[in-house]
Amino acid sequence: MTDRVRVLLADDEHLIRGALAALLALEDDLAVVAEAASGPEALAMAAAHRPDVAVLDLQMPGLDGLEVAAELRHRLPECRVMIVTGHGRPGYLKRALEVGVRGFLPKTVSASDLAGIIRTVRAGGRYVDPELAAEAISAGDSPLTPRETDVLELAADGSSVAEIAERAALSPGTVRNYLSSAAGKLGAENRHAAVRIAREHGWL
Amino acid sequence: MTDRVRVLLADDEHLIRGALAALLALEDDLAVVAEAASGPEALAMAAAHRPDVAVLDLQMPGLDGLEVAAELRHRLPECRVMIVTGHGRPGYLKRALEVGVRGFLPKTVSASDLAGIIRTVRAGGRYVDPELAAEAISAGDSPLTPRETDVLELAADGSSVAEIAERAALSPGTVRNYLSSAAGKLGAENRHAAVRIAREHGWL
DNA sequence: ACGGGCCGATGACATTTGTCACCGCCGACC
DNA sequence: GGTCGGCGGTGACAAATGTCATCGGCCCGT
Repeated sequence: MTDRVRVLLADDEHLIRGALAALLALEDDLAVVAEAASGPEALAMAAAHRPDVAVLDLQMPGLDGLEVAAELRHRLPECRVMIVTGHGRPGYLKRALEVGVRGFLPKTVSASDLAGIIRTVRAGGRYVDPELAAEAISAGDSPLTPRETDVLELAADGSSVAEIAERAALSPGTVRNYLSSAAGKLGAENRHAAVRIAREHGWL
Repeated sequence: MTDRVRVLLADDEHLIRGALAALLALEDDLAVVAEAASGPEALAMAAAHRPDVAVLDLQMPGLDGLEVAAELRHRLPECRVMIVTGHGRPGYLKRALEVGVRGFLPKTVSASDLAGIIRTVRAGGRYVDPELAAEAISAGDSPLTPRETDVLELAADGSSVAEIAERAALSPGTVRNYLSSAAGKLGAENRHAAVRIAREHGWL
């Protein structure tokens, strides 16, 4: 038998991370060699312990799971990356695949499933939760241009057009044009509904 | 020694719930006698197994943790209730205490802490995470009147004043008055920023 | 009995936002 | 070389929103 699969576990919730580590430790072909509670810490631990598989939570302080995945791809190309997420918004899946993530699953899977998927990924396979995949396909790509997305993002906290314009270094009129266009593409009545819709699709 | 503490575990994320159950099973004075993945299921399991302590996740499908806690208080008064939450917005803590919750903690606690807190609560004690408590105190009570809160809630998805008025069975002018007043009290530039602020404080 | 607060409403007004047409500049693609 | 799409901008107009004063009704506390 080969060496055990070396796993890095990153999740900001100690309770979850600890519990997960304990569960995975029960599998005798898996070894949790590092744990991290934040994005930057995950990168540091990965560099130090060179795991075979990194299991990353999507929402973490500092860098989120996707950003960590993107970094790992460059710094540690031989390390396979999996993302685990609580509420799976479709857009994230697409972005995850773009940065080379091999596994994408919701936290509703069972522990034994998780262990199995870790083995699959370790062996070079991929796994995407069927339900999340279906959502992603039905949601499709964002119809927004990069700039529209930027501006919508700046509008997300309820700022006025003037504030958005200043933060984006644009003219207020241009900002309104982008917002109007974005709302139109998303079928929203106004920019705030547009923000909500874009969020739901993971386009924000 | 008395019987072991009978624990009900409710969390919609199988992975977490299973992992937690496994961890708690390692404590020889605790016994996880029931698990649930939704609010209604938690109530049913509680009725069937009459646990000593119910550990509820705050966000669950169907009924959320607070609603379950409120129901349990009536149906199973001798059952102590604890709430575990990922992102702890202050207002929830206050509402939790109002419905008789004995423990309120973030998922960043360690498993051994959780076990200890379960024992504390079982013995009639209380536990509130210090950080969440501090936030709750500094956040204080909502300055909004009940009606203002209603209307702000209806505004939360980006609806227009006309839609809100219809859904609330109010005149559009009245809706604008409430929104303006709410935004003023919250120090917001407009209702959308007001929604964000109220959300952050757990007042929504 | 009175004041105060919340509720619901109206009217008026200023400001913000949404929408549209149209402009020039670029870079990509055919 | 021409076309198309994204980017950034202007101007104008209509619609939605925010703000304020003011009203009446109601209930609660003193």
